[in-house]
Amino acid sequence: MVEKDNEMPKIIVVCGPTGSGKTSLAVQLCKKFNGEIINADSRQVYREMDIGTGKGEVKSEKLKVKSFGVPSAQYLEGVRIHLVNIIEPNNRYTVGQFKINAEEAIADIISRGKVPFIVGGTGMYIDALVDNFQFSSFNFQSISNNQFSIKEKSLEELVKLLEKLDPQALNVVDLKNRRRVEHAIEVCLATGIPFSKQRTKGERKYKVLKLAPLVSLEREKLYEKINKRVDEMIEQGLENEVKSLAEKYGWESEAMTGIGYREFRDESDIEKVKDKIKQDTRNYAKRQMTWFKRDKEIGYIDLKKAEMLVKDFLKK
RNA sequence: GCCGAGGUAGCUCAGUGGUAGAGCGAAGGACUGAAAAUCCUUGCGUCAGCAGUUCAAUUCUGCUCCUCGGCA
Repeated sequence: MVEKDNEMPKIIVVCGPTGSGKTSLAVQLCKKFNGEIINADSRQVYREMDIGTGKGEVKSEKLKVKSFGVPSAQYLEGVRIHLVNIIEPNNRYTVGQFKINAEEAIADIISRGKVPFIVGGTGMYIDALVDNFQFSSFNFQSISNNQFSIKEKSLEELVKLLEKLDPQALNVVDLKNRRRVEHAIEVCLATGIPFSKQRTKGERKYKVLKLAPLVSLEREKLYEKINKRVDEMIEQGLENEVKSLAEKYGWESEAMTGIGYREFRDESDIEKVKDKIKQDTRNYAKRQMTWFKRDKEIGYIDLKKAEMLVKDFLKK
């Protein structure tokens, strides 16, 4: 087991709620330890959504040597960043896709002798990658417009349908959560395998160090930072970004369901929009805190401590 | 100063002669293919103050204070 540990590729996870400063922490660590960032944020994968997703100054540059087929790469403050700006705002991205893309990116980074830093606030993306969730392969896009008329059924009917397809699922699915019930049904129908048999974890593929900025634990401070950041986004022209996206892709598109975007839809008073964005962001941060809190592997640290831990982690 | 409306949970407000509730917020929690999504749990608060009527008042009456409209 110990020997196997040593053979496993090493990855470093930098997670935490929005506004905790994971990106700047990660950038500093990457500069010091020859790292590259893999984005683990479900919204930053979208092109043209820059201000509202807090992407920062991502620049595209041509590569001298192509790495896994791409002629150009993106950089954030001089550090290469992967899985940002990879799909159009009217498409849907999923955890399953993220896991595939992230594994590719990790292999690529390591093949070039660099250290992969997984950076983002989407807890499920990180867990799926680190804990190696076993997803059956099927095209989720195609079944989301399925013919099963799931949308018209009542929750009660859906639960009955699920019971028929996969009785075991009733024990693992939150039956009050319509979205989860719908999804379990979709997975059963699309794969032909019971949903309850598809929630397994594989063996870990990577040796992992999980870090989060200290502020992640201080709610009041975090909320203050969030409020400030929203003000800055507005100053940077968030309204124009949202309006042009809405014009181009429509309010129904995937892009417009995110925080910082949807709030503009039915409200023209910019002050009210701003307050709503702040509130939605605070609520979101709180959900993230709840998510990360139960993961006991995460070390909450400042920059100095982080440098020590990473150095130690890479040495072994 | 006069007339009107009102003072009930952090906010907006319902409501009842036997000491109160809904929405929002907030807090806590869940989370295996939309996850910035979705869902679950949690409401004693001098019912503005004082006095009166009453077996009983947050609910009725009177006064006081405060807020908001209209008139001066």
